Order: sequence, then C-alpha cells, then structure tokens
Amino acid sequence: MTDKNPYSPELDLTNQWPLEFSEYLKFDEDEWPDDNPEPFIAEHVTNQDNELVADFGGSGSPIEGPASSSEREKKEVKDKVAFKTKSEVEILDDGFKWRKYGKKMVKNSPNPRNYYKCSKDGCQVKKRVERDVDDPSYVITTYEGTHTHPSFH
DNA sequence: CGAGTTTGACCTGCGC
DNA sequence: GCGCAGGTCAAACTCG
Repeated sequence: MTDKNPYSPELDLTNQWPLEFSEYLKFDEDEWPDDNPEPFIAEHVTNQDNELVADFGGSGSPIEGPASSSEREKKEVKDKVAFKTKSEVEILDDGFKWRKYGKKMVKNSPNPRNYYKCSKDGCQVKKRVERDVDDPSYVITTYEGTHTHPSFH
C-alpha cells in the first residue's frame, strides 16, 4: 500500500496557506493513535474565513468532539490539537509568534522534536513540531493551550 | 543592542 | 530504587 493516506489531502486550505493540510487530529485525552489513527481523525475542517481552520485560542471555543464535556469540568484541561501538515519547513506561521525553547530527539522518531512557546507575554501556549516518521515530507504540529490574544497579524 | 535561536544539562514522571 | 524518555531551563551565540 503506497497510499497510506486514504483521506483527501487536497483541501481548499491551500488557498490560504502555503501548504496543505493532510489530517486534523483532535486530542481529547493524552492518547496518540499508534496503529489505528483513523478513529482519532476528525473530519476535514473546511475553512471559509480568513481565520485558521481550528481554534488556536482566538475565540476560546475549540472544536469539540463529543457533546458531553463532563470530564473537563473537573479540572482545566489544556486543549491539545495536532495537525499533520505537508511542508518542507517546520516553521509554519499560523499568525502567532513563537519562540523556540528546546529541541529533543525522540526515540520513536529519527527526527528531532522542536518545542515552541508563544512570545506573547502572558500567553502560555506551547507548540510541538515534529516530522512524520514515515513521511518526512509531513510535519506534525501539536498545539497545547489556548491563546489569550487574537493574533499578531 | 535586543530578540530570538542554539545546545547541553537538569528535572520529573513512569515503567520495570 | 533505578533507568529511560520526555520536557524545560538557561547561558552563550547569532542575526537584524
């Protein structure tokens, strides 16, 4: 099977972003799909505005999977969203300014993992960038937290 | 000169 | 209790 991406990589997002979204992953918990990521992959987010496809914290209403959110009522769970993007560079400008604060070699991947933090004072949003193991052409960006400000642009 | 990047070291959590 | 892996910090360096 050469085609490991049964999903349509051709999204209209390429009209706004210099790259193409391959998959949109939503983490409700700290579970990462190992063999079967399919149930974790939500539908392709269709972008009709100039804003990002997902809420990076601008509005404060992240995309929710299940309607019941009784679990996150107990404590404040940071929103964890992962994007699989096809790009040669890992520096994807999503409208926010990031400051790199660390780099680490993960054992599950021969590629290093970069850690970014929002440069905005008071905004503690973190971002993790890692290249795909099977497809080095793809970059997995994981956002953690919620922006308390609109954007830099 | 300042912000941002780099790299290694240090800390913490988890599994065995 | 120890070792491993992941995550974060901080000093030094680079670039604008």
